[in-house]
Amino acid sequence: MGRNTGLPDALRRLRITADTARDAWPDDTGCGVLHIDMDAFFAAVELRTRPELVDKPVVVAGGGSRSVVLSANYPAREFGVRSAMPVAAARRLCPHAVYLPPTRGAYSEISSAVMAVFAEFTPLVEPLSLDEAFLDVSGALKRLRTTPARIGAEIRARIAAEHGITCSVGIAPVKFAAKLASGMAKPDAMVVVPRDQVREFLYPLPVSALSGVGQRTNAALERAGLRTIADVAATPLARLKRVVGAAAGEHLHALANGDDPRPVVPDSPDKSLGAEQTFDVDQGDHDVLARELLGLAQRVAATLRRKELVGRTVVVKIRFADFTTITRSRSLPASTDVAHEIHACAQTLLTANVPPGSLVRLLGVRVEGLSDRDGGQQLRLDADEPRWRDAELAADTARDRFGTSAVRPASLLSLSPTDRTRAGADHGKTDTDR
DNA sequence: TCTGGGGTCCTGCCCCGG
DNA sequence: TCTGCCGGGGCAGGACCC
Repeated sequence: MGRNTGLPDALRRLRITADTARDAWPDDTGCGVLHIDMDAFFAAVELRTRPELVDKPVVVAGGGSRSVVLSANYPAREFGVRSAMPVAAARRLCPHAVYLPPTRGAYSEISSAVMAVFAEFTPLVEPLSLDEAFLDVSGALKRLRTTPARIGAEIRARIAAEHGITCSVGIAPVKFAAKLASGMAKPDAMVVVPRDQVREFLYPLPVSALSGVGQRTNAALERAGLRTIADVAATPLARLKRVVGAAAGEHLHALANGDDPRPVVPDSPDKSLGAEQTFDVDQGDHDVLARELLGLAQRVAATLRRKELVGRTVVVKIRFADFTTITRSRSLPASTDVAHEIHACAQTLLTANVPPGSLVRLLGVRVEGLSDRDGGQQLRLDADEPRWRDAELAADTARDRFGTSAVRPASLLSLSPTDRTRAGADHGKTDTDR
């Protein structure tokens, strides 16, 4: 159970496919928010170049022993394969599926092209990930002399024709309902939630359909006897706050009543930026850990420089072999985008928190407190910083020209391939239609 | 079943300074 | 000078989302 619950039979009339007659479309007056979600995005992109596999189960996953499923097409899902499932489990459920490695770069490229289509209809496009976005079309209706549902249908047709993939669209007066609707539309359809039917739409759904309700909150609500959104809507706010906490209580109470004041916001600035790596085999060797940490710091710093950002707080994430996870952070005297500085700080935190003999499963480096490089940089007295930065900028240029492996610190050259799991640059996120 | 990697937001604790 | 209170910032970690 979760955000992607099926469309209840009673609400079938809200669904629009390519075959639905216009006069049978639900009333979309006042439904200014569209949520558009690509269907099984990574798998769909792969199938563009492998059309012979379209009707077969196809799973996109990294090759490491600890990889998870990034995307599974609908034939694979019939066998129970889902995004984020360990590949070993997927292979047990569906051994005859075709397992494809992710294609570096392809998903970002198609994603940008799809987002560009959205932008032709409205400037208010809020991407949530590579494969989904909110659109606010309420201001564009007059100019385009159309309706939200017609915009949804046109976008769906164009993406299918121009990019060879399908998407699902949710249309509602508020974000939360639009997102639920797109999940119910899957695959390859639209669902409209008319303005006067939002509560009727929400009330029968399980509480897990509410955004912000995961395993823990679900259990807490269950203990309090709250199972459906109607239950939450009918619960006095004060009681709900006692059950799930003040902020969450406020949030869930509003959503359950169909109230979602969040506007569609394009271009919200990054708050933090990081990289992490799970080892194929748990590591206890501090030299190996130190080299991995340097590689992560390099990746983070390069991304900071590419985005012209600097960050002030360095966070190290350590997951031990028993899966207990700690984070340790420290703020720098001044913001930076220099790997050398990020690494030095991260190494101090690592050394202090990984006792000799302990085995590490995952290492991560994150930088928080981001600001624009031009605006946020404090005056530095450290004369070494520009030299390190210049060297790293030169390495960025070389990598741009000759590929990502063209320049690496000498200490990373001795890393054996088994030390590093590199499933491709695009595998940061699994498909969202889980 | 055996659990990736990228993020955001919230809460609670502690310390410090006014 | 000492003490108590309070607010803000740093830090750690949990929960969640995609």
